[in-house]
Amino acid sequence: MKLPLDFYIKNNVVKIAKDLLGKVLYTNLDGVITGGLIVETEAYSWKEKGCHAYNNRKTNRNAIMFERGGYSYVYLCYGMHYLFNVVTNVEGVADAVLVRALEPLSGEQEMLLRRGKISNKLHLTSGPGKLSKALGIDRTLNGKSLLDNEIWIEDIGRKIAPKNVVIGPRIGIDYAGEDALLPWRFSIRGNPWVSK
DNA sequence: GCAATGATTTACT
DNA sequence: GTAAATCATTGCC
Repeated sequence: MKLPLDFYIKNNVVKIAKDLLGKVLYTNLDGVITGGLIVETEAYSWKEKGCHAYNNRKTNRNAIMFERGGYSYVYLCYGMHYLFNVVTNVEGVADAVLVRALEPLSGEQEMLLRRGKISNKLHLTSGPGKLSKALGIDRTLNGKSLLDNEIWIEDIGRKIAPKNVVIGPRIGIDYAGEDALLPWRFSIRGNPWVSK
C-alpha cells in the first residue's frame, strides 16, 4: 500500500499536501520501524517567497527539491531541529510538502526513547522538529527515495472528509511577506496531535 | 573567509 | 508572553 510514484509527480503541490492527510509516514532505521498518521502538512512552491527554492534559486541544500517527486528533503532549522519534506512534481520544478505533525501509530515505545522523557504524550510528534526526532529522521535521510525501504509513506485506506480538513495560512514564515498568507496549511479537524 | 539568520522547541518570567 | 539554545547554509566581503 506504499504510495506510488504517480502520487508524487503530480503538478499540484497544494492538492498533494491535502491528500497526504490521513496517510502514514514510516521509517525503518537499524531494523526499528516507527510510523505515524499524517495530521498536518504545508505546501511549498518555488513560485512563492516562503520556499527555499523561491524564484528557482537552486543551492546545494535544496537541490533535491528540483528532482522528480518522491524524494525526501530533510534539513536543519534553527541549528537544532530537522524538518522533513516530501518532494513533489516533475524534475526541474521545485515543489515540496512539509509534514508538520503526526499521530503515532507504531513503534511508540521507540519514539518515547528517542524523544526522552516528556511531560505530555501529546507532545511526542505534534510539530515538525518533534516528529523528525521521534522517527529518527536526520540529515542522513535527505535525498532518500520514498519508494525505498528506509523511509516511505503508505495509504492505509483512511479517507478524510473535506469538511474535516482545516485550511489556513502557514506557520513561522513571516519573512515571506504576502506569501505567508497563502492558505497552504492543512490539518485534520479536531485531531489532538495537530500542532498549535 | 566570515557574519547573519531561520519552514522550532523549550524553559523561564 | 518572551527569550535562549545552536549550527548548517547562505550571501556578501
